[in-house]
Amino acid sequence: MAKSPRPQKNDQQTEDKILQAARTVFIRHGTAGARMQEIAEEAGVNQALLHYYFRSKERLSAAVFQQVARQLFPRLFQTLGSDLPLDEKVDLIVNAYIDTLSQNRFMPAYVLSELHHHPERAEQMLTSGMGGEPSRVLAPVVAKLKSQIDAEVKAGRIRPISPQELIVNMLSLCVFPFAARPLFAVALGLDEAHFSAFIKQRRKNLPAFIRMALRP
Amino acid sequence: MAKSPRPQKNDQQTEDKILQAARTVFIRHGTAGARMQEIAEEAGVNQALLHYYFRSKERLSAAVFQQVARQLFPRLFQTLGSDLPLDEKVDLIVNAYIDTLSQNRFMPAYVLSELHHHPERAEQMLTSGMGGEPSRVLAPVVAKLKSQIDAEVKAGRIRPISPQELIVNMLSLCVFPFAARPLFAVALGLDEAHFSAFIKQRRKNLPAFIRMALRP
DNA sequence: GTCTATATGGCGATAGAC
DNA sequence: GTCTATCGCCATATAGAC
Repeated sequence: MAKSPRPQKNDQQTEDKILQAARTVFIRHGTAGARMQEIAEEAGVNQALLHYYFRSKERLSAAVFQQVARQLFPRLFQTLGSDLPLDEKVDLIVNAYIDTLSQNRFMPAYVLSELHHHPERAEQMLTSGMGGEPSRVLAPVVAKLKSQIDAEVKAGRIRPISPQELIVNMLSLCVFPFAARPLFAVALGLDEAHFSAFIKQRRKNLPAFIRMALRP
Repeated sequence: MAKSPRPQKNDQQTEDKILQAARTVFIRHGTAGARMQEIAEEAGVNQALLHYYFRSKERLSAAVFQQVARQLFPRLFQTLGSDLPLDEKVDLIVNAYIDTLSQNRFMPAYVLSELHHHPERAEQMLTSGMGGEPSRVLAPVVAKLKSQIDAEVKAGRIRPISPQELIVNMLSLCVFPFAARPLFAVALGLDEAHFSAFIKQRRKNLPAFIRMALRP
């Protein structure tokens, strides 16, 4: 038997198609602003099918958010908690985020907006995909980072900084330009192409900027 | 005559009350998620009155956005374009933004979300309150900043950096922690009080972080 | 200027044929 | 599993009394 011949013709395939369409539309209009009808059209199916697979708009939006979150965060924690040298971590994270966000420009604004209106999802996000409570997930990462920072400080290679502050600063510098893209685009007079160039430049400069800030 | 005795009892006062209520509700739920009914209750008036003063939800939301934008940006450009020394500008801007956003925690997520869904408002925002096209408003600010950076570089006090990059980095570091507050709160295990403490610490550290990054 | 009552449309969701 | 047709609600917006 190749591919379960008859009992269900599509199922998974259709579900994926809907989830992808929902992702596009939710990110474009925000959860509250999105319309089930538009998602159906985007997926090339009927609106009733959305409810057949996901029961309600609420559940569909939760599925989309989870998918997006899984794309953004597990890698980050994995990298931060790894045994790589500190400055290598910075390079990796900057590059990974700028890559991902370059291809998904509207994700940051969507995620931030979702977290603002559904703060409980921050928790789900950090727990799902990894086990246990959010603090349990992050604590070892922070601890690892702290020991690395302490070692570098002792060796006189960087100045003291709390791991929390370092994480927040790195993410701020990586994510915010995408989240505020419409603002910067207009303010700095950047069209599509110029913004891409600006980001390309930024991928080069940002690790240096952070490394410079950490010098003793 | 004290206060125009009869012809219009409230008018401006009522309009302000509605605008304030709308601001609260729009920021809380986002424009699409907000309900005119809730705004009316928050303002302590009837729903019909909202339409009497603002005609439509669309117009009301535009008024709210403009009010919020005027609170955030003119000061920024004024400070950036002024004759103050570079590092003093950094201090001023960091402190001003952290102060404002501490008292209006949800503004960043609201503004970013609005700009995402109504990019045309970025333009209105930068033009209204000051004259002319957006690029005309920002060009002199960038030019001024550039000349200051050049002078500091020549004097050997900082390393080269484009004015755009400096602006983006400063704003990222100031604004993003508030925009992503629900995320950081959960991830770093910060409740209300701890987050305030974190921000207070940040106000002290951020100017130093930026100054350090700029050293030659 | 402010209220109550109501019109109108749109949206999420379901029923039921195929 | 997928479609068409439709229900019922809720939100914006207006009419009209006071």
